[in-house]
Amino acid sequence: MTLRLYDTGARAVRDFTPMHDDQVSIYYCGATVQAAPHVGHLRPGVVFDVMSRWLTAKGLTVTVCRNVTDIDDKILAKATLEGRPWWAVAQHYEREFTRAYEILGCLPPTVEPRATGHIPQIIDLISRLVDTGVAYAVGGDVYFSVVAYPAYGELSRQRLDDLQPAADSADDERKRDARDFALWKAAKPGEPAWDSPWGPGRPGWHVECSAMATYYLGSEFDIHGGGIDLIFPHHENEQAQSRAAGDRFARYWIHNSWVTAAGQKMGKSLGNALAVDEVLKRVRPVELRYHLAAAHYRSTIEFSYEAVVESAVGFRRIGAFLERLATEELPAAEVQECPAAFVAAMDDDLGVPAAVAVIFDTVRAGNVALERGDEEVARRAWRQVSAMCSVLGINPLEEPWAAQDTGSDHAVAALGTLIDDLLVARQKARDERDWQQADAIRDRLAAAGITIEDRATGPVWSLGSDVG
RNA sequence: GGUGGAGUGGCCGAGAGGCGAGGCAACGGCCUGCAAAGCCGUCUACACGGGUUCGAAUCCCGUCUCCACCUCCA
Repeated sequence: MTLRLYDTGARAVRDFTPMHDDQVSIYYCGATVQAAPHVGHLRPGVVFDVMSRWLTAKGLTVTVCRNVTDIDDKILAKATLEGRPWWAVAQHYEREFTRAYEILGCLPPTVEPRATGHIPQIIDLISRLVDTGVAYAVGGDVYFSVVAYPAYGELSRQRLDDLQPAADSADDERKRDARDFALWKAAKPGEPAWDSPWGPGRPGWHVECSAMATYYLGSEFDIHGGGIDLIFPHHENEQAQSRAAGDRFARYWIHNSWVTAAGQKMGKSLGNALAVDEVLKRVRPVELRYHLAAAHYRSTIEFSYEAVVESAVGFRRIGAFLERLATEELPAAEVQECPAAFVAAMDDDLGVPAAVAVIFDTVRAGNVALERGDEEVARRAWRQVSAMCSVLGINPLEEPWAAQDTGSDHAVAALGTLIDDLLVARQKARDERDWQQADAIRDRLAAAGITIEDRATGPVWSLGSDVG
């Protein structure tokens, strides 16, 4: 294993050594399903999808666990607002997230646990913490005592004394220390509740992840990921809880940066969130995926339509090359099929930008070979480009993109024959050197968004994407 | 106040002491009836001020600007 990854815990790039030679376990924080997904929510999905695809390409068996937080204050608030049960809200948005991940070509996680399905595991973890003395129950709530765990602040490098005093809520009085956080929240009238040794209530956010991660991946596992904004307090708290309870927990902490719009972090509260559905009216899913995946995972992506459209234009260069030679079966997404420079780039903290540069270099080499008529070299380049794209989940010849891109639509297929008829007519005009007539046909097709390319093998039409 | 990140050519965006990432746009050329696509070439940048070094975008010191976390946040 020559992979190196940036570990937030160490604040450095470290050699990645999985617990088991041929297996990797990854947990990363999924969505709190309380609103429709925006572009920023998709980033961790894409980042950790690329990571697991790369590990798989290297021959490891990857287990991915991505949770769904399906009970929390915001979901309850949304339920009141929408006048339907909290579980209807949670399910509704969970489906939207699932759909968005799928559209973006993210392979489904091995397991996708919901918080509400793991109350026993959560209660068990809290009980262990209470027994150990780092957690205490007060009037139906249970809190984690940050001063009782000396290593608190280790992950985020926050010293307790430097924390800004928390400025919230009524339960402050119950806490021994304002910085303590809730493990279990006593049910207020009308709220959903589960029975527990401390009375009816629901779990706090942080314990859910600790309980589910260790339940599925074990007391110690390889990678814990999530957005960089989760380092504090969420991941700090997870680590504190789990280690205080005796679990070794995550060996590597990997955090993706976020997506900004107009220079600021994309978020609903700022009003700059772009819903996935809206963006997909402007570019194809594979193009959005490419745009999100091509940046380094630790870099901020400044999202704008101009930028994503430009990415799309560049990506079509790759897609066009792949389609030009797409006659045989796709090579496997394996390290052996990829150029050494690509492998080196990916092994260096998932250096996708450098890896993409290798794709473009290979595309150029393939095009050159094609021009020279060197079929063998061109084919080799094609296989490499295909494999590299598959590793990044952006191979347009592959599912789910292939189905999205071809004319599976009957109307389109029928229109295709009309277009073919026009092309025959145009060819006839061209043979007769009636350029005026030939160009008139091409112009009419162009006006309908259909582009003609006269290749050596004959004319080819394509639906020009209406980006821009 | 504490913690972390960023400022790169017309634009996007990597890199992180010497060997010009890559893409987009533009311009010139090849090819083409003309286009498109493809190919070749041109455009030599790293916020500012000092310093270290044979050599700095990269290291050190200082300054400015921006973003994020410390409260729910991917």
